Amino acid sequence: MILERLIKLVDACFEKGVSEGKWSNAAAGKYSVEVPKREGQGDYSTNMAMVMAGIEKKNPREIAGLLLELLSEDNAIIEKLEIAGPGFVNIFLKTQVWQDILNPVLASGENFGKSTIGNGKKVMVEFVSANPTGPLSIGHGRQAILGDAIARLLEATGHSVYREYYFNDAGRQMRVLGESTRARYLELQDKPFEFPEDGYQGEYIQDIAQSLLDEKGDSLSEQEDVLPFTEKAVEIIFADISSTLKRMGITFDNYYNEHSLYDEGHIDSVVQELRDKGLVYEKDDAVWFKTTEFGHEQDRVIIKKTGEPTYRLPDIAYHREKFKRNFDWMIDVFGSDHIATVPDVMAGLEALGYDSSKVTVVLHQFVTLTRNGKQVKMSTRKATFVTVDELLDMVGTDVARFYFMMRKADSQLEFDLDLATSEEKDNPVYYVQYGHARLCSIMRRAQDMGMSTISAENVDLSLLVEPEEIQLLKRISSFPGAIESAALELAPHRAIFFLMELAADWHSYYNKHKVIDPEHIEQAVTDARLCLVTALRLVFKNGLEMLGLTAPEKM
RNA sequence: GCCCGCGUAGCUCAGGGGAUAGAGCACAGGAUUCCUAAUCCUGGAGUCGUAGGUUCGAAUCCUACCGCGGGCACCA
Repeated sequence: MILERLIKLVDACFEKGVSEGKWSNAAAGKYSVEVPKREGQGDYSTNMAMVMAGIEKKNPREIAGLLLELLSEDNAIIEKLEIAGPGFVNIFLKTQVWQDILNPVLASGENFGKSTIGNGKKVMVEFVSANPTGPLSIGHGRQAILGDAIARLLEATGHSVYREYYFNDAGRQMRVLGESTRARYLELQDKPFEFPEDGYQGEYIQDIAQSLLDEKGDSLSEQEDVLPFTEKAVEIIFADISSTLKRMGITFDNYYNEHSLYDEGHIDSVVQELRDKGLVYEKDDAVWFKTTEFGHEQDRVIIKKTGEPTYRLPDIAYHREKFKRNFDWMIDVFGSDHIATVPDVMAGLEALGYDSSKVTVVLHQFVTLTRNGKQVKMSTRKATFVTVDELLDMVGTDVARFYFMMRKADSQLEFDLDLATSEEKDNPVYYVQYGHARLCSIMRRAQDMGMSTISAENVDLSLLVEPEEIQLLKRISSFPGAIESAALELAPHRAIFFLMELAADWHSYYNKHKVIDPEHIEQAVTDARLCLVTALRLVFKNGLEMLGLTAPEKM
């Protein structure tokens, strides 16, 4: 909130310099205002002089001098200015600037940290999209939580978010699923059975077979068609997936069935449209899409010689439907194994005349699971994976969510089960949550003693002068910006890091200074600190809840 | 072979043109008559994979190479 204000001020000085002929406007938008890494280098600093020096071929420190003059005309918030290093202009703000943030923060209440920069933009976040062939695995878990966190952050920044789960319950995969179920069904009755070569070996298939047996008895033993088996399996597996998602606090606005693309003729119309544009041809009894027209190395088959489309075609048709449904921004959260399909879909959309830059694909790397110091290899088919449910049983929802959000999507994520289960005390999740609980504890105490913790009226905030207090005020003021960048960069880990840094500042302050101590601390100071505590609590609570984490009042 | 991601402290990872490169874990030592010790404080630890290049300035951008992971189907 303060940073935004300062950027405006620096921009104004830049404009003024331009109009006064001090420099050209060639550096517009190229300089930045940032928080310096090191203490003693100001509250903020700008590299404008250095950026401009390169363009104007002038001495950076000389330009910095001119900028300093312009900036010093504002004595409302600026305490001190200095030129440092190769040409930074360091800006020191008056302490009061920081103290004054508390009133607006407390007034915003549960809305503090939220913003409207999204401007109601319609965003679809597609994630999980696992076909109903088995329970969600750890990899799906990462995707589910990453997608959900992105959706939550976008909501918090004023976007209109729609969550969609895309799935396919037809085709070869499903046939194998049905056959696997039938085999187990027959096996349970000690009848001869044939387990498919690449069948699903998980125990959950037995459970499905058992419930089928419970419901229908042996009436399906002579069944030729696998459909009843497939349908039952899909029903049970989907119920299982839904309950897992619910446990993680994830809901969807819509489940989109790939099959509807066929029923509603979208598949055919995409092919027809591409054909009309001359981007499709027949070869070897298959239909090919000229992806080479879009800079790809080779063309791709979109309809096999069997007459069935490859996965590319429905993917393209599905994305076209997203465009038709008028989303301004479409975010796909995929595992990195889908990387090859992305360029094909983008090419398809471009071919159909859509602006593919409205689609952002967030590819997350794999989750490697370690147990007893060794990496666990996972396969859905062989059922050697650890399910999300099992993980939740072991560590709980908050820990699972936190760990999956802690890493940027591009990084592989190591989930050390031993660490997550046995060393709970060192868990960063508890570190942050404990920060919140401590604040609540102080507020409870204050309330018991009849002090107000809600309003900053009649409180002298200028009594907040300890360096740790100023540090906390700065941290609080940077909260909305931190959420904003985490949201726009689709990087929930940034929000997590903010919370960990906030917690570190707070725990440190807590150990050094007391808030309530009638014998040693004046009431006026306590009142001011209670305002700080109340604001901090808002930041913890809003931050945690924005990310789908709980903010416990006691631990 | 081609494409994508990654390579930063013993381990797990932030930082992704800016000043003296950070955190957690682990390790060593210390702090509680008082708001929750699930906390805090102190300490050591680094050729930012390698070699060039661009720049006033490179862990950050470019190129090549090395290593790890993933993908290169008329499977999804």
